[in-house]
Amino acid sequence: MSPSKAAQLNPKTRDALTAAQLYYLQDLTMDAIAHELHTSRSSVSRLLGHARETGLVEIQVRSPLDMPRQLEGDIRAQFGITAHVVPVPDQTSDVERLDRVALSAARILGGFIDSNMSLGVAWGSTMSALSRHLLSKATHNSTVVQLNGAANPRTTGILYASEILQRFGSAYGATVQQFPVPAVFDDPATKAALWRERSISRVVEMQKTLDTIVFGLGSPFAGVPSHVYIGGYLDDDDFAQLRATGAVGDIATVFYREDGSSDGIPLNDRSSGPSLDVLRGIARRVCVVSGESKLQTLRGALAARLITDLIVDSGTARKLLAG
Amino acid sequence: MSPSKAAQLNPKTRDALTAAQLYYLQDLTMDAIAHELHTSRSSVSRLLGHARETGLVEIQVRSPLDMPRQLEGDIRAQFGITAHVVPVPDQTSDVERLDRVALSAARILGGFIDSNMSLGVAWGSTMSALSRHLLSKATHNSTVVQLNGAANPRTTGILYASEILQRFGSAYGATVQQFPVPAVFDDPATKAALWRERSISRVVEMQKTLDTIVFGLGSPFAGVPSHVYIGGYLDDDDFAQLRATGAVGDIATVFYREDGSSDGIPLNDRSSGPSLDVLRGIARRVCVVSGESKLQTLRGALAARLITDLIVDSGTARKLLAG
DNA sequence: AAACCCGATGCACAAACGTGCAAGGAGTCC
DNA sequence: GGACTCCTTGCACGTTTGTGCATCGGGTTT
Repeated sequence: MSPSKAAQLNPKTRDALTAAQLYYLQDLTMDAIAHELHTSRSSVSRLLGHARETGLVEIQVRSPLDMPRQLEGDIRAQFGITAHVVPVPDQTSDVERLDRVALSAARILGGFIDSNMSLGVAWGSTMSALSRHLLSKATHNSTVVQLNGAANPRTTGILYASEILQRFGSAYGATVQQFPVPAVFDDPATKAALWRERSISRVVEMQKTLDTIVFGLGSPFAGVPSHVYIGGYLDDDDFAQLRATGAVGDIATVFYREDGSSDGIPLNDRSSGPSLDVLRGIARRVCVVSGESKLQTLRGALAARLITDLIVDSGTARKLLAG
Repeated sequence: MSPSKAAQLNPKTRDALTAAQLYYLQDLTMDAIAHELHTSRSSVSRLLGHARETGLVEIQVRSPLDMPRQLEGDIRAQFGITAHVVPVPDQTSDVERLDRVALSAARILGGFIDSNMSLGVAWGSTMSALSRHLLSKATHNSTVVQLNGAANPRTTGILYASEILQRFGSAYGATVQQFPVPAVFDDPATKAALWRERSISRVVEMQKTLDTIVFGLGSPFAGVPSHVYIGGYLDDDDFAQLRATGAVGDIATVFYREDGSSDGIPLNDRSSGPSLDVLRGIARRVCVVSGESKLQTLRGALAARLITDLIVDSGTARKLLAG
């Protein structure tokens, strides 16, 4: 009877789609939808949750064209980048602030991802939080690539970093490219040798042709130390050296100063992350920052032109502009 | 202190925007938002309603790319047009069905509208329902043009038609172009004379260069008669004549047969609506149909290639394909 | 076949939400 | 100044929604 083959799709997805139509586009109550779908209201509630999580429903909040958002416009004017300011009340705890920024970042990131795309991701507490909030979005032929190694003298770090990577991969239906090397090498010669290994150099080459990267900022000397600095990745000598050379932060374990320079920071020769020049060659560089302790670090990254899209909480955004 | 002039925007809109961000993007409860905005929860509820109505929040339901919606794909395959099928259970009353289709149509239409655009709108029960559900969307320099007159021997029809027009105008911030003429002239010569008046010919010319039009279908002989046919627009002779010439429906009081032809239907010479050739010259022609009583009428409009985008309830869509 | 696991379901309850209503301004007219 | 309208606010109530829990059924392991 039907002009084409019967629906061959997952019935759960089909129901979720119908429910979403009825709920979001026709304003029916879940009760009414339950009746139409011959199920219970609670199932409809779960169905809708499923629809939201899997990206069947997309909710956008857009400021009217005639009133660009204040802080975001100011940041564009001053730094020449696109900003997404996440409103968070000032007295919020650091933990909650990070979580709320990460939640928004995850949504925004979904808009940047598409088929045939390669995405580089760093790791750290910001990326970990972000990865937990990703909304799935079906893509074809896309790849998620780890930016820097996660092994340190204590652990291989593979579990931690790969958990983040995997979440990205499954959210976007992308293949995942791990990078099983130490975060920071003891001996730069070892790094050079390893970089000649085909299995490793393949990933290094992929990193150079990424379409988009996402990262948080590491701030070694800020009040709240980043994951990198309490995980045993660096020893006391390393810290002393960083301080002596004036480093204020890192992206994927590659360090820079507040003025944006990074020459003559010896640690970078031992780092597994892509050089800042490589990063600057990537078209879209999404930076997620939460909390004023990262302010100095953020200034450095901006001075180094390492960021094209910034996602930041409102308090930090204000301080950034005020300073 | 602030790097740019303080926010000069409507505080209500600003709050609505913030609330929408917090609610839809950060999943806070209204209570929490009320606390952050220093207002009551009920105000936040209203604020969010305002945000949805004014298009600050946009909710899309998109089927995953790998499973295009069944009926819509079938309709495209068979008729070469874009369809939006609105799921409605079969036993729904005609009134509710119309309302639900109109609600969805209003949302979909919002996606078609943009600045610098001219939109032609018909009138009738479908358009009336549609107009009541429009979501506002700010545009510049756009115009809404009435497609056909609404006066009849009993009333000037201005109130009825202009109410619809006004709703479109205020939803999109567009200027409204009325068309104060009878729906159907008694004497074609009067129409010809009036068409030479500059005030009228201006509108007639505008109709020829529209970017988009929206209309329902009139079905004179269907079980449920359309607004046009019970409002005193046509007399018994007119009906007899329509039946004799094989007309099955009209768009903006211009009639056509089931095979799509419209030559030799005398009533069309007296009608105030744009000729079907004019309609076919318009890039996007959005048709809203609800209920199986319009099936035959819909077939005619499709045969006449009068539709580029069809918004239709699921039952009618199925019947359309089955027939 | 029994034991087990896992996801889906509906129930019941608490939490979250929409809205009629009356009260409280702000502005306007007399 | 008083009386009026019009808009906004918070409250209170009934409705709608999220979710822990117990249950159930299909599939897999032992």
